Amino acid sequence: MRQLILERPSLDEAYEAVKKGIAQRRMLLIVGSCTVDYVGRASSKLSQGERLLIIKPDGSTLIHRPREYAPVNWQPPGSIFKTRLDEGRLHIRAYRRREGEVLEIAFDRITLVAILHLVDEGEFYLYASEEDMKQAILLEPSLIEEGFKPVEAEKPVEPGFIDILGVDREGVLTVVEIKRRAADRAAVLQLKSYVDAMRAETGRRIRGILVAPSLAKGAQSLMAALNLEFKPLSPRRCADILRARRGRKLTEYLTMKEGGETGDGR
Amino acid sequence: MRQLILERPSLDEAYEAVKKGIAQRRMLLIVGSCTVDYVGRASSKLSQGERLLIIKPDGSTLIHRPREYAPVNWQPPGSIFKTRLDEGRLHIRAYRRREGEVLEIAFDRITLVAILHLVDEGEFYLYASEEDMKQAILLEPSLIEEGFKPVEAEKPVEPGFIDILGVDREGVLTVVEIKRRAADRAAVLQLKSYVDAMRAETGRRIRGILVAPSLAKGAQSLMAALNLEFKPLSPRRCADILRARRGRKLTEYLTMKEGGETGDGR
DNA sequence: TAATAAATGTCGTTT
DNA sequence: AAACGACGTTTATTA
Repeated sequence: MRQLILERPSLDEAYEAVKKGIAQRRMLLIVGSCTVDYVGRASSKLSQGERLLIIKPDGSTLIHRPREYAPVNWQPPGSIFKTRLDEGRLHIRAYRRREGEVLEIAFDRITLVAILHLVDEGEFYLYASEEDMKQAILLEPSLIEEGFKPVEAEKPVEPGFIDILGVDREGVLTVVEIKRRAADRAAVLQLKSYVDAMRAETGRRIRGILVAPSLAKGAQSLMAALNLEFKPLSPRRCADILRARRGRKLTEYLTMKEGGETGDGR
Repeated sequence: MRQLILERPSLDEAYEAVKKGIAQRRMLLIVGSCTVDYVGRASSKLSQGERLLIIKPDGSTLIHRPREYAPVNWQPPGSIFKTRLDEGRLHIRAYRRREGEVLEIAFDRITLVAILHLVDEGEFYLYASEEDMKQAILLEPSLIEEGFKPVEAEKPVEPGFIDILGVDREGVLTVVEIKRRAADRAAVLQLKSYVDAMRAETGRRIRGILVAPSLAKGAQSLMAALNLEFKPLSPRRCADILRARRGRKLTEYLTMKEGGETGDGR
């Protein structure tokens, strides 16, 4: 059966369907009036109200109220479930053993149960990530400034990993920290700690450049105080550059195959 | 009508129901085979597959695959919707004008439409937050160390806000930074910047104490290098202390009312 | 409106 | 298993 829909089921009917749906690792939607209790890294209590409970085949559990982006309560994947009927309520418990976290939902009225068998092998592509920005800079280092030459990406230093370490046109070691959105104080402190680490490692003067679409106000004064530099660059522009570059690469590849030639395509 | 369920509707039927549901600001569940395109802060493409689309009355939009906690695509509250039938597909577009973000879902087959009228005025309480930890320390400063005295909470300094500024038993100004989970390098850098700011402001020696349930490995070496101190404290313990303290306060209050007395209840 | 930091953040990646 | 940092992070708070 691909799909089972129960409208306004009795709690007994819902109980049977939910138990079966979980056992068969289906996706469950349960709509009704419930309370929710959570104990784990924190604790929470949610009093009576009508919500949507989603249980996914991988054990992810979400309780959505009729507002807001985020679920009010949840469990990440890997939960184990136990359902029971008790005192006129259907209890569904989602437990994560490793984390010792318990989420319990108690329904006193259910208006919809849907047991779904969703098949989804679709591929998901995301463009304009911080990684894309890094790749674009590595392909086209002049995005930082004329004469900039990358030396190493993801260079490990004591405080973490330097996005791009390079040298400027005068040979000065330069630490580049990339952010895909407006850089805040935390980003500035991150860059500062990398610059300090490189200075300690080399004993030489180090430039620090923060690359981001913009710089938060409070971050500007910190940048000045710490003698760091800002280079505006948007993730969108980087994605465009990557697309163009990769398109060209593809063209070169096809030309090469057809014409048997090598070179940069000029 | 409290609830409308359509099983395996035609796209035409689904279209009419969805249009009406959005206009009436209901919560919508749409299950079917779709593609998803997003353009905004980044861009994404998701090829054909079966998913659950949730549209909430506040404009929140979520596309859930049959796995993972997080929606694969979404819009936060405030989206504006446009639905259309085109080339045998039902297109639903969620648009956020301010951010210039567009999410478009195109269904070629729909197996379930649910139009729900959820009433949820329940109250949500969360315990053991970082705020709870701060309150517990303010009520019981010895949680930091014997003789510690808070002077100011949320003190603004150049790099941000100091969780708790106090003095130790010897009168040395002490910056306390609180984290509800294992403190990482970012937390150490945050504390460091506050300590530096206070030192610049006062010209005196400043102690810096990081309060958290634990300290990440790399954070430990950073702490040592920066001459900062760590005090283990769990959010759970703080929540317990708050509960006990507030319980006592309540008892005092009731005793006072009944007995007409004042004092600390001893 | 902008900025700042928390979050039961989650998630991927790497050690 | 722990650590580290990105995320279309979202959300609340506050200037």
